[in-house]
Amino acid sequence: MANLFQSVRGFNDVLPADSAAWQQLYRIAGEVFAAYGYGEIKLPLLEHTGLFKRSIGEVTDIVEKEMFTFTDREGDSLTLRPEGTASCVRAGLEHGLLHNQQQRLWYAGPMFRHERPQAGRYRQFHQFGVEAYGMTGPDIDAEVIALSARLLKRLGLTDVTLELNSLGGSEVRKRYREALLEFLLRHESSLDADSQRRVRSNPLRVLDSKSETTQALLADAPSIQDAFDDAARAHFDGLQQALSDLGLAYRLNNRLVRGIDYYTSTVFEWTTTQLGAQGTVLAGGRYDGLVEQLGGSATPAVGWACGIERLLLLQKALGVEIDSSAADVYFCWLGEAAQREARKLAEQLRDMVPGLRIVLHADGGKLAAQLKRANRSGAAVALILGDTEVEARTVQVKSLRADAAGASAQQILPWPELAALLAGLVK
RNA sequence: GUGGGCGUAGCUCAGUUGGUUAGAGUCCCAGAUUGUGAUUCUGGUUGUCGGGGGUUCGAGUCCCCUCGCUCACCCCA
Repeated sequence: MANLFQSVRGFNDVLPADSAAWQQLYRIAGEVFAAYGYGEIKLPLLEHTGLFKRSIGEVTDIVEKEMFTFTDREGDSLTLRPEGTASCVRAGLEHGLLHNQQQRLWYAGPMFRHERPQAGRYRQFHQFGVEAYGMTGPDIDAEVIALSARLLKRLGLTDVTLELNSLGGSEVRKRYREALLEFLLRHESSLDADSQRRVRSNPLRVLDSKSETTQALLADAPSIQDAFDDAARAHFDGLQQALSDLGLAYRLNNRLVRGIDYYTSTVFEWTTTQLGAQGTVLAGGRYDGLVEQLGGSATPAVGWACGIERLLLLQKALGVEIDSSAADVYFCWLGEAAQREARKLAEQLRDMVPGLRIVLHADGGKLAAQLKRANRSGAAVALILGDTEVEARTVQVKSLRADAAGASAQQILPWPELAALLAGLVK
């Protein structure tokens, strides 16, 4: 109990029992990204603090109170990345990937936010993200959303809803913000305490307040659609048309705003009710101003990120089957001579049958104890090699699963025939 | 950062108005079976009762402080 050391709060270990689910998730995600022609970009975990302040927004909660920031030995302020988009844009600019070009990129890895941990929220958590640059039309918005839908579907995640909104573009957003602010200031005293605090710092955030009285008040608030110009309307209509063409159901939610400043037009979220308070599983939108804001030429961009732990939690809640990572074969041996042969045979089998998973028993012990371990290992088959078998150059092949009705539970096989038989166990 | 719940064996938990050496199940180990698992039977190991202090003849139990976990708020993936 009273261990000398514990992991840092909110920083979790993933144990072997869970890592199979992680590996399967990464494999499937990689396949889906490849299916749309997206290339992986590997980004550092640490960036200059200013990058995040400038991109996410000085007055957002992420920047104000959630970043892991420290001063290094040279006096520079560095921050463990709280999200991936800022790094992606920085890298794209640094390596000339964005100027007058189109890019389809994805990334994966840990992100860090100094929040109080709770279900589905950790201080080190992991995200997949997708970013597309240099394309202005709603077709690319539809593409990244279709990609996300395919990913969720491939992962067996059914109980999710796509919510959609548009902030209309940076001009529209700015104009709407002023109209909304004016409305909110008129009713400031009727707002809940959290919303009152947000009115001046980030008025759009008041829209998705959880307070019922605030929501009731907002019924009379100006609607963002009313602030749309022709271009904004055409873009949003085009996106909805594309989603309908693909048969992707969505729910319009004009209260949907994202907490990060750089979103300008399309915003969307996949949500679930299965995960307690953390209902957002994947979210993103269009951020046409960010590249320029970080020093590049004006470049349209759209992307999303998903929380890997939340996907895994949802898989678990929905009872999604995970591939077994158990061994196929457990190799038992009795005596020193047999151990030496078993060691060589196991290596030969690994050469001859790629993908075969063999556990070679270690540390001796009686056969009953070895078979007990074999059974617990999850292996389908136990191999048994003793002096008798070494002499005859054979091995006992014992089935550990009763499901194959009629199949002989145990047989004796000459060494040369072993590989062919065990090849049948590889999935 | 704010609030609620919870910390007893590797795991899941019981532990009476404070009372002697802190328990069960499971897991693990050994034997029954000196070369056959998963079933059965027998035996065995496992504890700074989260940590520190206090009250008391006596504290797992009461009080104070503290740490951790967890859920929710805030916020977000």
